[in-house]
Amino acid sequence: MVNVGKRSGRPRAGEERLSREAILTAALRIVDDEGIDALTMRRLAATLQVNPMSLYHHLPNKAAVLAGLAELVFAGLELPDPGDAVPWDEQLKEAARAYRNGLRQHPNLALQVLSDTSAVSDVVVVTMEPFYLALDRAGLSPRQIFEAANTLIDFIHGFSLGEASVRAQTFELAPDLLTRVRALPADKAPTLTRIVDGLGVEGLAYDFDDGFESGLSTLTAGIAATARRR
Amino acid sequence: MVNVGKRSGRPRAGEERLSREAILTAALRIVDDEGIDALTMRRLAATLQVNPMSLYHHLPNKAAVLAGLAELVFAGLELPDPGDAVPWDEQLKEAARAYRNGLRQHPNLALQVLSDTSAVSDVVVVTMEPFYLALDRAGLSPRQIFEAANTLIDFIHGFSLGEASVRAQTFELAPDLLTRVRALPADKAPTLTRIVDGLGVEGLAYDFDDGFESGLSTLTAGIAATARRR
DNA sequence: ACCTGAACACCGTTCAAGT
DNA sequence: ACCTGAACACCGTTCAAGT
Repeated sequence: MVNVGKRSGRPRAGEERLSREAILTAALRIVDDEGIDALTMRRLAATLQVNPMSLYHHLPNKAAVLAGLAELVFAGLELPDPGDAVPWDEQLKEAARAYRNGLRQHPNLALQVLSDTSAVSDVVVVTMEPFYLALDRAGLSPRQIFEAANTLIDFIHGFSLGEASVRAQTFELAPDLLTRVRALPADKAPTLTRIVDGLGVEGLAYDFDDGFESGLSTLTAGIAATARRR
Repeated sequence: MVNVGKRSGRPRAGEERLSREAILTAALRIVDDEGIDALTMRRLAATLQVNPMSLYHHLPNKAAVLAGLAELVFAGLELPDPGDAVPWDEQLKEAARAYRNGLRQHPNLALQVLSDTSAVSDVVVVTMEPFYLALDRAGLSPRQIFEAANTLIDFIHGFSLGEASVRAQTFELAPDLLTRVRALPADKAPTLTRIVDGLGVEGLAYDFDDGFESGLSTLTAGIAATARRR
C-alpha cells in the first residue's frame, strides 16, 4: 500500500476524522432524502459510523446542527449580477429568482431555514447586495431601498414557504381550492365563490413559476410607483 | 348543592369529559405559554389530569393535535368588512391588517400554522373573501384577482414568519444588521454597505408596523398598476 | 483532544385489559 | 364508548472513563 505517510493525499479510511463539515453534510443528505423528522442525532451518528456522543465534540447540540444546515443552504445561494445591461426591474427580478431557486434546493429545510433568524440575518446580509444594487438604480431613497428590499424578501419567503409545503405533501392546488369553495354555504363568501367558480379548474391552474412571476411584476410595479413618488 | 340535574348548567367536576375541543384548548395554552416544544402528548395529558392514552380517543396522533391548533388559529381570525365606504385599496389593506393580527395572536404557532397546508387552504378559503371583494372593486380580471390575492397572502405570510421569529428570540434588528454589514469586507457588498451605513441606527430603526404598512403600500400600488393595464 | 458506553429522563404510540 | 397501565422502540444529552 502506497501513501502510508501521515497527512499527504486523501486520508485513508481509518484516518478519516469527524468534523463539523462532515457532520453537516451527512445531516443535509438525510434531510434532503427523508425529511427533517428523519434527522436525529443517533441516526446521524449511525450514517457516519460513529458513536452518537462523538457528534457533541463538534456541535454543541441538535439545534446547532439545524442552524448549521440553514447556514449551509444560504451559503449555497448564488446570486448572479446581470449588471447594468438590463433595466433595474429586470435586475431585481433576477435577484429574486435566484434567491427563490436557492431556497428551493432543499425543500425539506425551508421551514427551518426561514424561521432561523440568525441564519437568515447572517447570510441575507450578503445575498441582499443585488437587491440593493437594483433598487438603488431605480432611484429610491436609502430608506425606501431598505423597505422595498424587506418587502420583496418577505414575499419570497412567504411564497417559498407555500411552495415547500405543497411540494412536501402532494395534492393538486386548483381542484382542491375549487372543491373547498364549492362546499361553502352560498352566502358565506359570495365574491370569492363567483370569482373562483368562474375561473374553473383550468382558469385556476396554478403554476408556481407563473405565480412567482406575477408577484414579482406586482412588486416591481409598486416599487416603480414609489420611485416616482420620491 | 343546587343543580344536581344531569346536563343543565356547568358540568360538575366529576362529570367533565375529555373532548377534542378541550384538548386543543389546553394544547393552545401550553404552546402560547411555553412554546411549541413544550407541547408533548404526555404533558398535555398531565395538564388535563388524564392518562396520556386517553387523548388518542379524540385525536389520532400528535400531528392531528398540531393541525387542530392551526385550524383554531385560523378560526379565530376575524376579518372586518369596512364595506364600500372606503376606497378599494384601503379595504384591501384592512383585510391584510386583520389577517396579520390574527396570525400574531399566537406567535409560537406561526411556523406550524404557516406550514400546515391543509389548515391554510382550509380556512384561507373563507378568510380570503374580503381580499377578493376589494380586488374585484379594483377592477381586476378574475385571474388577476386570484394572482394578486396569492401575492398579498404570500407577503403577509413571509412578513409574519419574520415577525414571529424575531419576537421568539429577542434582539434588536437594526443594530444587528448594522454590525453585520460593517463586519463585511469592504468590497463584498458595496451598495448594501453604503445604503445601510448611511442610514445608521436611527435610519434603520425598524418598526414592524411601519414595515408592514410599507409593504402594503407597495403591493397596492403594484396592483393598481395591474388594474390600469387590464 | 477526541471518542466511547452506560445511563438518565424523557418521547409517541400499540396493545390488551378494564369499566 | 371511553379510559387505563404496562410496554416498546425510540429520543437528546450528561457523565465518567478510556485512548
